[in-house]
Amino acid sequence: MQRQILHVDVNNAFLSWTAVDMLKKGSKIDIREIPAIIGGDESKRSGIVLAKSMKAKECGIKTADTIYQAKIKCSGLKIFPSNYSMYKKYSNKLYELLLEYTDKIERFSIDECFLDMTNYLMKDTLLNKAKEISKRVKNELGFTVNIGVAHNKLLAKMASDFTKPDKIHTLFEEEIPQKMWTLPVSELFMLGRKTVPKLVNMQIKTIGDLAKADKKVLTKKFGKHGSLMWEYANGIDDSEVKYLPERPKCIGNSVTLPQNISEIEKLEEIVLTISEQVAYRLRKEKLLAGTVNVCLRTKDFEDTSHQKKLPEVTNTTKEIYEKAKELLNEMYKKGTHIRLVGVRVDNLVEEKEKQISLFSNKEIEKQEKLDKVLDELKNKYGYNSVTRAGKMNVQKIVKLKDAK
DNA sequence: TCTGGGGTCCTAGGACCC
DNA sequence: TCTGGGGTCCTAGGACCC
Repeated sequence: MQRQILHVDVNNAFLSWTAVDMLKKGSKIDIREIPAIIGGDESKRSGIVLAKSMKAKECGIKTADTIYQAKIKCSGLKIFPSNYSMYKKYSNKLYELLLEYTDKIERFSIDECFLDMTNYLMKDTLLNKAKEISKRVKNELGFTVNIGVAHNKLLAKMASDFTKPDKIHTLFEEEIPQKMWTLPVSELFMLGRKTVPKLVNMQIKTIGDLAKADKKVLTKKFGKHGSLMWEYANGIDDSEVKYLPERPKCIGNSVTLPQNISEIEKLEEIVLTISEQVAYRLRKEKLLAGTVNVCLRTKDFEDTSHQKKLPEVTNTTKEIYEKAKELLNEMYKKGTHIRLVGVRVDNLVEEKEKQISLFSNKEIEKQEKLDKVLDELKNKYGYNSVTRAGKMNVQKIVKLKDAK
């Protein structure tokens, strides 16, 4: 039985949503029509391009360029800050509209959805549904999408990436040679900057070359990734549209510091700030962590990470911080200039899965109560309304984004 | 390089057990 | 024990995605 899959991808999502939001608030200009980008903050050393308008693209600006580079490529470029809670709002609006077509929707990212339309189609063709969705999103929500129409997720995703914006593309089996095999191998989903040069060295330049290559040779050279890329090149993908919400596999936060830091005491304070945010998100999701991971990036962009299992799963700020601090002290080499600090928790389980300990632990119970009180205050007055003692200095160094 | 921040999955090597 | 092979768990790092 053939499945009917749509992949809906918002065109220049962050920039389009910003444009729609500005117009709604009375702006006279539509930033989609001028050279404009959504970018980070250069003064915070997070100055990269997150999204660009067509006009900015014409200047040669690419996503992840530095803002510095972007300005050189295009004088008169307008730069707007990012705003994740606003993006979430528009992402939800899109999702709600799509729910009118099927409840089998996988939210692949903030601006992409897979729809499993199998069995939902009566006499209408899949393509007509795609046209209707595209039109309604434009008229009712004010931004455009690309829609890929195919019989599996991989082909639908490849199709939505063809020409942009505001386009619908099909990629059915018989269209693969003409529409996909002619593309450079770098266009294939899951082939990134490390793998592509290796393939080109093997004289595999187009997706068609890859499709016709020997699967065994690829598997030998690239392992699982090798057989996957061969299957993708041949349009093979049996994966399901995961429409039921899944528990996250990990939760983490990181910050690029405004200045490099080489004092362990300051790094510890930053690790506390981040641990608190990670633990807060864990509790909000009603999850417990089994492992804590700390990541450091030096001024020379060398990344190291260390991780350790916790003696027992937990979501208290104190236990996560203590483990993170332990890891930091193990891995930090005195005198190293640190640019980025990250804390992440893995091996997550549901709160209700926790084994009831035979012995009560007064200290942990105390911490749990403290966290609960602080969480309630954060929920009521905003994440940054409450600060742990000893962390005041960090507030000056890093202002963490509202975790809500 | 004036190079973000949030994730997922895979691999390889070492520890440990039988 | 100058010592094999297989399984599992843990950790560090890498590749990829948006």
